[in-house]
Amino acid sequence: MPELPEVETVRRDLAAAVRGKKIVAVQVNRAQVIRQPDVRRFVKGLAGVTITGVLRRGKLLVLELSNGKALTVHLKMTGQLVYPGDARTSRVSFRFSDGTWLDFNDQRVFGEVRLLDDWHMLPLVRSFGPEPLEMSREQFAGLFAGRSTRIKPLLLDQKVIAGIGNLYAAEILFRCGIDPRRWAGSLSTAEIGRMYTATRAVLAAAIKHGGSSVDDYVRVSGKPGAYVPYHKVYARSGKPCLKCRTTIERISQGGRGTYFCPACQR
DNA sequence: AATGGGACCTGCGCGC
DNA sequence: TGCGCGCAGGTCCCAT
Repeated sequence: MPELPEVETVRRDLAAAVRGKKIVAVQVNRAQVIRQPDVRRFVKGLAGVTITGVLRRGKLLVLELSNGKALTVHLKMTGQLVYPGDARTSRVSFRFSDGTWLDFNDQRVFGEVRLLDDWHMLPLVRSFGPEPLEMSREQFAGLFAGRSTRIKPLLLDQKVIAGIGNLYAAEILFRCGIDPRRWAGSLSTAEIGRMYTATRAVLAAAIKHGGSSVDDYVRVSGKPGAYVPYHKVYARSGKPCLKCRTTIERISQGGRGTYFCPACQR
């Protein structure tokens, strides 16, 4: 499932693959992923524009265009951007002036693609909290002070901090030894400091390895990311903790699975 | 303010 | 073999 490290990997891959290319046609195989009322306007609006840059905000990809607009892509659960593609099994494909295709694939059709005049005005973007990798320790600590909710669901809340999903929330809390059931407001300054360090370390390491290929995530080349072997707790319930051999547990928080080591995480 | 549920989707693994 | 079921989860939306 694409979270910050996966989306950042795709951003970098995409910048290298398609920046400077001119879109000459769009093939819409499943109109549902175009999250705006007029699909024809989406298609016409992209003809003849060049991709000038690729940005990421939270889990959202932003392709900057030569006409000042932006093509935004949210991969949600099963979205992929693949280049070069073939437009055969994609949901939407973009054809460039050199004849190549960029495919947006999405098995579960949760993904969202938009053509926007100003991507900053997208409600999702307006609601985002700060970027975890562009934040001071003090700013990070301020996110949790006085919050009467458990720490793991809070890390997942994009309004609080943008980009962390279920997998990395689990890995971050294992790394800093904090129980996911802890009340956010009960964390000491030292614990928040450890969580800050762990957040940056886990996300940076995952980016370095091209993300985690669980479910459908692949890089733009179609190759998997290489971070799964580094997972310590995610999807490891019933298996021994890699640090202390205690059995990893799975509980449900906010309707989502939480994996943790009951001995290492306090 | 916080929480819980359903909706959106579809493939997979499970029990029978 | 085949069926129904629960599960996976990012985000939105509604109810409490």
